[in-house]
Amino acid sequence: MKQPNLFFYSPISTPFGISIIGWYDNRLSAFVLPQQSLDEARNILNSYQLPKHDSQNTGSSLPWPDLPDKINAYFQGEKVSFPEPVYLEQFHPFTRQVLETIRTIPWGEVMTYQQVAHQATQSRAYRATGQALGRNPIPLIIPCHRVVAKNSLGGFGYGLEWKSRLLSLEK
DNA sequence: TACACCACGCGAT
DNA sequence: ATCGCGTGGTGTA
Repeated sequence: MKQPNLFFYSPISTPFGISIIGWYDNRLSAFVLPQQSLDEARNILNSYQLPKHDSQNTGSSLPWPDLPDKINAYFQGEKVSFPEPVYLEQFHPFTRQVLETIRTIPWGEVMTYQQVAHQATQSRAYRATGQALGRNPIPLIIPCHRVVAKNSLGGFGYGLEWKSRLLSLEK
């Protein structure tokens, strides 16, 4: 009899609203940027491509007790890094490769989609790279906002206002 | 398979 | 500024 695969999540409050941290197999697996209500945040969580799980639970204590504080510090403009382990195994290798690659972009720096494509897969798949970033279930912690187009901001799943807000926090 | 989609980049208007 | 096309991974059927 196999153990059920449990997905946990925990809402946290931030200066900008309600966020959700999700984890699976003791690794960080989802993050929802601040929303007005818990319902909105949960809807976004469920729109993510999450690891295959048997049940979704809340109320369990976070494996990283200081993470909410770090997130709040980030929103206050502090230079914070997020080395917590992540779970991305529900994605194809290309997508994982792209997401792992951009994890290494330091606070305050940016790369273009083209640069990410080249570094991640030695290819010109910068369009596919954009697609992969659009699937990022752990924004902020996996800093997809630090990837911009060569001559513009590029896109962002939560809207470009969010992207520029995050980037200006890092100036 | 085949086909459509896409958070890009580039060169030609 | 805008258009068209190359580009390559993914989702869907």
